[in-house]
Amino acid sequence: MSKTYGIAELAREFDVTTRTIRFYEDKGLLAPVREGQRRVYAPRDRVRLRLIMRGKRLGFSLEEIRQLIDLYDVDPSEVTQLKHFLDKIHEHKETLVDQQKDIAETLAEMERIEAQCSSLLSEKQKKRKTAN
Amino acid sequence: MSKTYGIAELAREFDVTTRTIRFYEDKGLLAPVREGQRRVYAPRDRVRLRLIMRGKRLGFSLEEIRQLIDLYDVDPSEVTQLKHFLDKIHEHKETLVDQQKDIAETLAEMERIEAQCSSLLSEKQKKRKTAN
DNA sequence: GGCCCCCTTTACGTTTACGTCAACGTCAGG
DNA sequence: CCTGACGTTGACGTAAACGTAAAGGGGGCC
Repeated sequence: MSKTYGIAELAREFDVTTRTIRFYEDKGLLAPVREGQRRVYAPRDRVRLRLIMRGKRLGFSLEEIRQLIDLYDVDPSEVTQLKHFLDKIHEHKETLVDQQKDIAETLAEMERIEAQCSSLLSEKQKKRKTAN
Repeated sequence: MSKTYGIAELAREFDVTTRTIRFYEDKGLLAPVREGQRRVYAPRDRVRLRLIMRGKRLGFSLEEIRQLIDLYDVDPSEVTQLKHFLDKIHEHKETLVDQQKDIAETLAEMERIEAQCSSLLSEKQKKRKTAN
């Protein structure tokens, strides 16, 4: 019997509200087991939630995230599904690589501006010293 | 006299609607010169728009993007501003590095699943051959 | 003059991703 | 038995990022 989680427990761990978790369920991103009325989350739900948060940090919509998460649950017996699945993976890989490029560019700019700015700052401090 | 752009021109170039461009102006992300009523965009506005699009691809909100873009126009004469500016840069650099990590992780998973899936697929195709 | 294309502002509509509140059940501790 | 923590559904609210439609001005060209 592997561990289970309550909704508030997960909410605390991932720093979201329970409302948010229920919302994700509404949107088909999570499907916890019920124990009477209460939602009971298995480790796989926790993994999913982690994937959701990562997707969000990368700027994907919940719908996109849902599609991606569903890829993890593809039935490996259907060849057509497998092919379609591979296509999806390729697609997503491309956007990720594009993002990497965007980030690299932005970081490069940041460094450039930063250097420029630091040198400006140290110059000013030199002048202040001289003035003293 | 450097080149200028009309709103529709930029809209086409960046594949957004003119509504979107005006919206960005409303939000303080762009500030084109007016020629009578008409908006006239300078090269710097075009650069800004490019930065906006990149920010969006990385999942930043327009407000975050605005703050970042404003960094490019900091007055380099005020030392306190320069320091604050450097802080902002550091902050943003951190989130970018975090994103890089997220992307790397996701890409690694994709590769893993992809490999697993491809081998499954080729196995099935072998079997089909044997069956023929 | 008529048509087309470009531009403008104003204003209401839409989607996404939740927040917030109401109204209620359940169970443990004091 | 009461309180407090935790849970539920349902409904309405809201902020962001635009879309869309209305209503109009101005210029070019055939």
